[in-house]
Amino acid sequence: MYRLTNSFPYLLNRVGVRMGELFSRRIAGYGVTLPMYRVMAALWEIGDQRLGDLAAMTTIEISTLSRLIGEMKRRGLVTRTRLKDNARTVAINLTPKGRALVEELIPIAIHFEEVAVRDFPSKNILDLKTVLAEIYESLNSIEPEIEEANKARKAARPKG
Amino acid sequence: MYRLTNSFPYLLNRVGVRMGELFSRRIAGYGVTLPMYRVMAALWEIGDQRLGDLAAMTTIEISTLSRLIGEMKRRGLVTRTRLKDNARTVAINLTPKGRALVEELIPIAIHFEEVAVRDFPSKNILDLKTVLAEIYESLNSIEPEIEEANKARKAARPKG
DNA sequence: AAACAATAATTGCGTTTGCAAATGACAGTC
DNA sequence: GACTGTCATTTGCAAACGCAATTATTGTTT
Repeated sequence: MYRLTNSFPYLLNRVGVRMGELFSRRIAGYGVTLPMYRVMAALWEIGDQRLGDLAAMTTIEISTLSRLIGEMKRRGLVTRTRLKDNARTVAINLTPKGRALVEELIPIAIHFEEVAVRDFPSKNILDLKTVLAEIYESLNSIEPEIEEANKARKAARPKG
Repeated sequence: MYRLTNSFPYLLNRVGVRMGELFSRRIAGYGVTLPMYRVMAALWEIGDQRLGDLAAMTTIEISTLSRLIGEMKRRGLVTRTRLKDNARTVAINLTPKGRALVEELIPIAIHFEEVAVRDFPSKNILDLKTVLAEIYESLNSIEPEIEEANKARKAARPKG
């Protein structure tokens, strides 16, 4: 018997949303939203990124990210400069201010994660992370299959 | 050395968002959004729920859910009725139409999940689910601790 | 039983989001 | 070197979202 509450996407989403809520509130006092933190932490890990790459890395939709970067630039957290040799792409980087801020937030993120998983054997968490990373990769390969199913249905019942 | 891309919330969120995207597209042809599916599947599992309980079950913010239920009622998928004995609460249920629809979608959800995790030993997935459920529970108990940290910071730097 | 507090849901309002269309820039073709 | 196509980003627009305030009902106090 199927139960939503035992399905993998449900269990995943629930923990993700909840952790996001808690961490958002934790960093709100720094004037930073969760997407902003993700962008800064991503740039701290790999700087000088293009918009599309940053979108892939953070799983933020590209138009949303474009506007977010605009706001963060306005706040002096990142730079966004058109490349000289390829002016259709843009290079995004942390400013010193953005770097200082994210380096203040990262210890908070580390502590948050520690507290969240401290009741579990670290081996479990490590395995969990590995599986999550692998599942993410495998999703790319099943995407065409999903799209197929959509088309199959459309063909069977047009405009249904 | 900290890396965002190795942090638990990041890995979690990424898989959650991606699976959500794929499944959303899969069911879009039925005129149903992902939040709508979650509500219907939740009601299919446990019917006759109050708004607040349904919000907790689906991790949808309560005002968002209130409006969503309004739209779903308009579409004839659910009923929302004030209780006679306690008129400040409401009871939400599937209509026959809503039930029929969700029973059409559930097999799709089951198949989707199967495909998504088919490359992994089912024991791993089972363990993963267990850990996710436990972590979710444990988040409730750390919430006060997180809030404490916020207050501590506020006290140290008012309006900072 | 009047006043006050607590609970449940809804609504106002500004912000964020995502799709689709538009823009801008480069690459290949004839 | 104009013409067409492709790639990367931005923008228009309507829908979805979340917080805070509001409404409606029930529970408690004296």
